[in-house]
Amino acid sequence: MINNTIKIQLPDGSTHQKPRGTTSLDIAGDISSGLARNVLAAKVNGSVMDAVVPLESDSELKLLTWDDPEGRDAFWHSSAHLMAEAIENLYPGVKFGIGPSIDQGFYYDIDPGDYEITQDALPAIEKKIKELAKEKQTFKRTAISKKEALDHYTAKGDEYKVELIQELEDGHISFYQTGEFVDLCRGPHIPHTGFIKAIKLLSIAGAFWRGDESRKQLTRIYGISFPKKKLLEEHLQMLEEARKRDHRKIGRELEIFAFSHKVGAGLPLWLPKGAELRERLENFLNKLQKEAGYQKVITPHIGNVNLYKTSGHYQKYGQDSFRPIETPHEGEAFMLKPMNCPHHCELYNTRSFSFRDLPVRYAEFGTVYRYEQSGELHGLTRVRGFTQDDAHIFCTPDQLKREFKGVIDIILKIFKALDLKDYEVQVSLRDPGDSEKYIGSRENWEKAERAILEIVEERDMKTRVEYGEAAFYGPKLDFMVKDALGREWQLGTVQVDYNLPIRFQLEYTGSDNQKHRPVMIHRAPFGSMERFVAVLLEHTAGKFPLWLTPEQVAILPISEKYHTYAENILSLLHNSHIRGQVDQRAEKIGRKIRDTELKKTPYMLIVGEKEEQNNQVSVRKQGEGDLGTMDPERFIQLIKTITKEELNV
RNA sequence: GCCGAUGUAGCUCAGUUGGCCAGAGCAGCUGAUUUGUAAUCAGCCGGUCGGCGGUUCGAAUCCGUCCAUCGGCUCCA
Repeated sequence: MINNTIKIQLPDGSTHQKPRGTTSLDIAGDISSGLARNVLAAKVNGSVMDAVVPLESDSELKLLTWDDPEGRDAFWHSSAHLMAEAIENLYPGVKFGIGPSIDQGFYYDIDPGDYEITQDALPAIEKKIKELAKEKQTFKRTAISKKEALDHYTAKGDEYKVELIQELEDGHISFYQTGEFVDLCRGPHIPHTGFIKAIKLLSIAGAFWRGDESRKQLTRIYGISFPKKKLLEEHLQMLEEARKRDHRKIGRELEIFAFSHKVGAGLPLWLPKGAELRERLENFLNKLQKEAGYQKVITPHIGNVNLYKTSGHYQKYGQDSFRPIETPHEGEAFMLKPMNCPHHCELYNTRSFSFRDLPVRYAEFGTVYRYEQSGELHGLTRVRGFTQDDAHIFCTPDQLKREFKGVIDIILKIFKALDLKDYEVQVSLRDPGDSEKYIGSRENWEKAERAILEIVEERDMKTRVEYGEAAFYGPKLDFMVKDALGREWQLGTVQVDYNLPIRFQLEYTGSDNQKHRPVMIHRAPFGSMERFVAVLLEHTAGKFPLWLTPEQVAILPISEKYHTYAENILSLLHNSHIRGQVDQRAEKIGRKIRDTELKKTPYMLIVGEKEEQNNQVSVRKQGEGDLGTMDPERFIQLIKTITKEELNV
């Protein structure tokens, strides 16, 4: 007897007996019609598929909605198809590259052929998409053989899809059709286009086919869509807010840094407030490093080209660097240093070391210069001249783990002092399939990789392990942080290096009285001071921690009569190393408060007749309001306590 | 570097199809006001309209080119 019922188990543990061939959507409908309206896709026995696929055997089912990342993926991917359909409608004969969902929305790459699709076309495309969405077109899936697929697109003259299909395995190829539009696609898709209630095409940009600079540049249109109009409004609102946190805007407003095209693109100018802020960051790190046994060194901004030939950087990056400068008579060539490690290796080579001397830790705030392509420059996050909080640790292979851990702990202390919680650690290891390309012994690599993995485990850090991302000379660990618009940046980095010790012939004498190679660790907790400050500006929206902020206290006299008293208070603050100023303008107190609030100065001391008589100050906290009056001494204690807590890491 | 867009005062922006000496708010300066928890009032200063070249009787406006910026792509020792 054929059993025509199947058992479906839902995540809540409940099981349902259903006829064979029931779809996920049917099951959703049985639970509630509301759920049926919200089901975007289904996860059946762990794999995500269309909600309209009939279930043929006992299954574990998870219904995916907007609340599930996979649900949103299907939604956005379907939106990309819909956009392509609209574009094909408006521009018959265009060819399509790939059109995936991304973190926030989707894009599609288009070869417009003879058409010219620019920003101005977006509203019309958007309008067309909305029309098509209302038709509630279904996404019709057809499994197709590789040959059929190739024939289809060859006939169409679509070289992009042909190239994609050629890389696919026969038997795993499918087409999806919405309306007249057929697209090569693995799926899954949402039940029908009517789910897409709100869509916005955000930007248009060139994008090289398959990310390859040497190949054709396609037109990429980015968009985002939602199942509810309100969600789109909220998203656009969020983007607006993010723009307000842009470090380029806040950095100018708070007078942290500036650029001048007369100085040069990508060459940041640190204004006095920015320079002082940076100095505080550097001092903080200096202190941590001193405690951790680092020694400070200083090396010049240029180095002989031969130094970089020794390190290997010249061969690899020389053509893409600032041209070397030459001495007038001898014609000796020097490079602006793109990194500090070769200099530090030469420092190491100035004497001999025994195993008892290791580890040696050389630290320097080293300013380096790298030629970045003009289109890539971006505020303080991507510049051509920047300062690394660089250090190189020379140690024995056995010391590696301990040293690595020491570095991680410094970085964690810094992140804590700056209240940076939203970061992810990326561990880059060897590609297991290609052990040939790596320098250094297998044994050492294994030791290093194991050490790194153990450390992130011990410290319980949110980690993403990337195999094959390690450099040829060693594994590494990067701290990744997102900016206001969700773009990811690398801040702190720790990198093991088996290569430079060989190239620079670094040695130490072991207990066996033999010469050995030390291992090198490159590390920079901030990464670059420029980028770090940029990310910090966006994370705090300019409201820096009290210990770091340029002006901690603004003293606001009610009128000119209290200027002397205000100045006396300021002296008290200065005696306690608290940074502040008196606002001596002939403005009303409301105006002074407003301006100070906008400058994000954390504390305001309002002083007038009452305060002077009672020898007190009236304290107001930025963003919060009046805290009442207190003795100046008590206020000073308050500031000291807070900064001490912030820095007691 | 590539695709697209943008560039008017320190900042944010107006300047209709080319047409008298280019406008506003904020900031700045000067003066008045001496103020109690998010903008006091008045006057003034400030611009080679990103640079250079061209078209035109006439260019912020049209064309070319270079520079810079923005959104992406590519790259990132």
